[in-house]
Amino acid sequence: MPELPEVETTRRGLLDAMTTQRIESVRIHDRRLRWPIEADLETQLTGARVERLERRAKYLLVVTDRGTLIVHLGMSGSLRVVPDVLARRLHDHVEIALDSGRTVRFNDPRRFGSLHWVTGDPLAHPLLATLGPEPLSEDFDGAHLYRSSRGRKVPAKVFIMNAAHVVGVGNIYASESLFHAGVRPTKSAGKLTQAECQRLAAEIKRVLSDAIEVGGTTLRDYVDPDGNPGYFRQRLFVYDRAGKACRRCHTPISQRIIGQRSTYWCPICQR
DNA sequence: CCCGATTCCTGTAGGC
DNA sequence: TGCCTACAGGAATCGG
Repeated sequence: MPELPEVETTRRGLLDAMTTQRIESVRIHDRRLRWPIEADLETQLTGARVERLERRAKYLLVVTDRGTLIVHLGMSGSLRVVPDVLARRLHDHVEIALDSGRTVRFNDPRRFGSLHWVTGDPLAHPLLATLGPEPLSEDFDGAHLYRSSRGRKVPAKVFIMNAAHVVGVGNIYASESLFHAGVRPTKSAGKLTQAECQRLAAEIKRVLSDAIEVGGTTLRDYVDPDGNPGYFRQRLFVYDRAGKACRRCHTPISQRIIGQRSTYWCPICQR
C-alpha cells in the first residue's frame, strides 16, 4: 500500500529514467481510475520535457516544461520503467514512452489511484491546496502536533492519519509510529500530553525515514519502478502482527478496527 | 466545524 | 477442489 515512503521510493526510482526526457507518445488503455483520466491528457503530455520529479504528501509530481502530471498511487498503483517492447500487462492504464526508448507504465488493479494534468502551480490544485505539513519537514514537530490536537476527541491514530494535520501517514506507519512512541492508538488526540506529542512526532519522522531508506513496505504487491520490493516489512513491530509476541515485551499484539481501519498495538508497551 | 460512516475496486485468504 | 464471503485500504464525500 503506497504511503509516503513508497511514493518517495517511486520518485527516486524514476529520477534517472525520467529527468530531462521528452515524452514521445502516450497511450491510454483504461481511463477508469478514482477519477476518469481527463480527455486531453494524452495531447498535453505528448512532446513535453520532464524537468524534475517532486513529491507532496502521497502525490508524485512530474513537472514538465508544459505543466505537471499529478500522480496518486491509491492503494494498488505502481509506476514501472520497462523497455518499449515489453508486452502490456493486466491493469496497465497508461504508458508513457520516453525518447530514451523506455516506457513508464502506470498499473493499478483496484483503480483507487488518479492522474491529473495541471498548468501553473500544482500545489494550487484542489487536491493539494488544503494539505497539512510534510512530516519530514521542520513545519511538523511535537509543538505542532500538540497545538493542532487540542480539543480533538478523535483517537490519536485517526488524528495522525488525517492529512489536514500531517500528510503521508497511512495505516501501516500510523500503528508503527504509535507503538514506538508508546501511545495507545485509542487515546483521544486532545488528551495527548506535550511529551507524548514530542515522542509521536519524532517517531513519525524516524519510522518514515527508516522506511524510505529500505525502499518502503511490501505486503502484497508494492514494487518500485525497477520491480523491487521494499524491505520495511521485516521491521514492523505491530502492523499485521495480531496475536504474535510483541518484539519488545513478548505480550500478544492486539488488533481492533479504529476509524474503519485495522489497528495494531501492544497492550503493555503502549500504556 | 467536527466526526463517524460510506463509497469506490479487485485480488486473495479463509471457511465450508 | 471449488464456491462464496470477508477483508484489505486512501481519501473524498455525505449525513448527523
